[in-house]
Amino acid sequence: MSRGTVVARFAPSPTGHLHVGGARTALFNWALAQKLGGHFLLRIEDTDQARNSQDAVRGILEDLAWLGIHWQEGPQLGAVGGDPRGVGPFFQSERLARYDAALARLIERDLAYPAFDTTEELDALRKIASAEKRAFRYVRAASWDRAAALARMASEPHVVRLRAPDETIVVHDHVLGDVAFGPEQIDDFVLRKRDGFPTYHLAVVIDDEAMGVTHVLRGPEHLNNTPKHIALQRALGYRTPIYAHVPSIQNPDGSKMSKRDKDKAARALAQLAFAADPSLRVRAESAVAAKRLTAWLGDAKSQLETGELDALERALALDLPSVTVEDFRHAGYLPETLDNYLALLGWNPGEKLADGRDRERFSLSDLAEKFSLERIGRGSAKFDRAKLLAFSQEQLAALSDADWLARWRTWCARYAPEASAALADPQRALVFAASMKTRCATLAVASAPNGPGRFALVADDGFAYDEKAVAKWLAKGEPAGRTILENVRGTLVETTPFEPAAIEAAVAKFCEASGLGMGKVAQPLRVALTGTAASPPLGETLAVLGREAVLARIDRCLRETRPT
RNA sequence: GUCCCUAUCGUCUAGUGGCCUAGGACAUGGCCCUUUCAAGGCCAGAACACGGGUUCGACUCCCGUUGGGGACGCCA
Repeated sequence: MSRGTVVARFAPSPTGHLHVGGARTALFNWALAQKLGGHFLLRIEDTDQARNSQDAVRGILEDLAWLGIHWQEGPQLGAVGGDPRGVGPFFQSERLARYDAALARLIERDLAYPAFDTTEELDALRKIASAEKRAFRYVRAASWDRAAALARMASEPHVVRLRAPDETIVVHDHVLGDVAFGPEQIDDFVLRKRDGFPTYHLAVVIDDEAMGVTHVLRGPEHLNNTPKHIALQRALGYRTPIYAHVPSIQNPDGSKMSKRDKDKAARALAQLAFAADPSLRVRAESAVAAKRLTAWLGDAKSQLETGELDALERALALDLPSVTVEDFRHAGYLPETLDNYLALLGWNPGEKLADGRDRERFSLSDLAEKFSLERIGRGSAKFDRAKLLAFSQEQLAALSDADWLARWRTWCARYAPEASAALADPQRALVFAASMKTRCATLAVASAPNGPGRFALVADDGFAYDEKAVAKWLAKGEPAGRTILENVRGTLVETTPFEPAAIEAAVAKFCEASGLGMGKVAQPLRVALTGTAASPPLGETLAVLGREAVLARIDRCLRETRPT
């Protein structure tokens, strides 16, 4: 690597799908690297053996790739990733020897040392500290015997701790400015766990150095860790990268937005469901083992595994809040829409459009061009679903019909293959796209049970007639809607081509000839074709269905809604 | 409890001492358009947390209060 090359990184721990806060951090790091002409590196922090999961790794990689956040260095996923500078591997669990080597150097110089306290002993100390209303701080006893401790290392379980420096450490944060931490705020923290794995602090410092990371952009929960990392860097003789801590993303109620929210909501909804209908419990147990389920319901602090939660969500048809990238993908957002919205949470380009509005819409490449640390805000931001939805609505509507259709089919392939299959005819599908574009805030809406496109995706006898609509538009009036339907049917038999404009014109002509207002004809048709009085413009509604289905549905309607 | 960060409309934000009787967007309400549902257009209401300083002059700088968030793990 040439000197001065910028390397920014995203370093998630594999504990489930990427959540939106992590996605934003990744996005910012990616944008910073692109802006500075550097590399964006992805590293997997899998040093917690208890929570490690291969599925989660794959999920995170796919989430990032879907968002268009491609890493030049990191685990391989298709064409993304690789190790051009030879700084890998990118899984910390495969780098243990490096951590141990660094630790050996530290111990040799008495900058780090083994400690043999049990969890119980430490808990007791913490309890005392808390009773005395002071912060707990681990420091090595003055009477500590180095030779004895080193001798015990070989045979006894132990952790390795850093000897914290007795000095104030100033973090030069590029978002927050200088933040000073006194010596009382850094204790002899653990570097290597009892199981031989490094702690986050050790692994992150060593890897950032080894991988030449120059910029560290991360969540605010790490600000307090930064002086520890700087202390470690000094002990090891490393440089200190540029730090910037971005504000958190919160729920509308002000709490921190996290994966836990989904778990909490699921527990509340499941309890409600079981109370209302105890038999649902059996369904739930098909998704989550009975024992696990009971334990989870009884302990508000426990969490289900990602797979279990997904299974439970499906089994009980729970409506859980979207917090992960996968949730939003499932909900039918475009990746560029999520990117755009996320980028605006805590950052903005500070540009005005010609008409005086703030510039709020930009692509990934715009972001790469405009991103800067200076324009990251300092206050936390609440995640506003309504605004995201508005972005989605607008960006979907701006697509060409063909693009919309392609995006929709792609979405369907993953989440609703039957919907796409129901509209195989390319011409009719294009009409569908044209009329759904302005009616669906996300791609998932089009095929949703009560969605505006549902009528075009079900069989001719696959929908019910809304009673009120039938009463208002078919039974009443002079002439009655039924009669009008019978009459307009003839016009439709002959209309060619069976396309929106021609249909629209033919129906208009029919109205004129019959001396009827457009509404008098259009509404009965809508009820007959869709079961309800609301649908896209008449020409589009009929063209999407095709002549055959239109005639079949009119006949079915006449038959089934006959007055008794 | 201790430490750290933070504070402009309901929400995201513009604002870097005079351009601010504070601008934009989303949401909300109203009107227009209209064969339904949308989309679109126009209009309206809506904020500098509070108290002290500094200054000729504070949304902007300083201090404090209050509110919010985070950390205090052999999690990351």
